[in-house]
Amino acid sequence: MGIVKPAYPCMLTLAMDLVGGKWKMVILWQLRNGIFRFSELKRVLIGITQKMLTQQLRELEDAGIIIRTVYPVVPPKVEYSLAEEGKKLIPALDALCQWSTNYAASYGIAQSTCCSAQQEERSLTGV
Amino acid sequence: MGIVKPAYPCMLTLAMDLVGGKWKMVILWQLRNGIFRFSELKRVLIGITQKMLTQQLRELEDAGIIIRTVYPVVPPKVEYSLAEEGKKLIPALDALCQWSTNYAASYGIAQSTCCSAQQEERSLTGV
DNA sequence: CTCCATAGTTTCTTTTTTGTAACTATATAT
DNA sequence: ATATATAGTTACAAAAAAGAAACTATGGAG
Repeated sequence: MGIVKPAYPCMLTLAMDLVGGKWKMVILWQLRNGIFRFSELKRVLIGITQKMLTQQLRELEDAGIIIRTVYPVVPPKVEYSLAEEGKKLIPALDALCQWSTNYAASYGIAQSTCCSAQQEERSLTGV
Repeated sequence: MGIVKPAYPCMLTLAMDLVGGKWKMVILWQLRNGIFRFSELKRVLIGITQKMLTQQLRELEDAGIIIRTVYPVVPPKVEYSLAEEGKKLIPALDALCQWSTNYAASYGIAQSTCCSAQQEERSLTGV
């Protein structure tokens, strides 16, 4: 993943190359709530390692799906947000999320919170 | 993949467990066109190996996403089609597909055919 | 009696992805 | 002089996914 090939037989395979894997969609799903710093993402994406987070963020940035803004301060401050391509993807992720939520309900699979369209706001309201 | 866990922090990770990986979505995308035999799927999913195809089909069946119908004849005849959960997923895949098609257009990535909602029909029209 | 077609298995290998842990840089505060 | 916070890197190891190739079963055709 992260490496976009020159051609695809099915556009779904391109989608998987761009946002497949264990973390990318979850990152984007979080970013739909607004702007987040690296450390905030790390805190909220439970279980992700520093290496994975940087790696996935970098690939998403390279693909033009998210925007990375570096502030030249010390200690470092870097903010992440959805680029246009990323925003356009949210409805698809939403559909996927609703499908699996419904699936989980049918099959008695537990979920904790998240996914239900709003998290704890912030960033949106500008805290 | 293929192994559904008892709980998920984000439903998108459940979706990835259910239909992530290199082939599952592509298989489902094909099956949206109707009923296919094993050998037909193998022919149309260019590059997939026999092992991969059976494995992915079996996992999708176990998840209740597709239906596998075995005809007790020789040589064997097995047909695959979307189960209800699979049909419900198609709109999400469609959204994903449109997103990546649009993305590919913006970034000059080539596609061959597929994805554009109809393939060559058949099975639907009942050939 | 041998071959064919279909839908698989099985074993082994390679590749990809993910994870762990330690290390870096630097302005500011103490 | 030393510790602190943030956003990383790097080298290595483990695990998971994918692929290759050969093998299986069986009724009917020739």
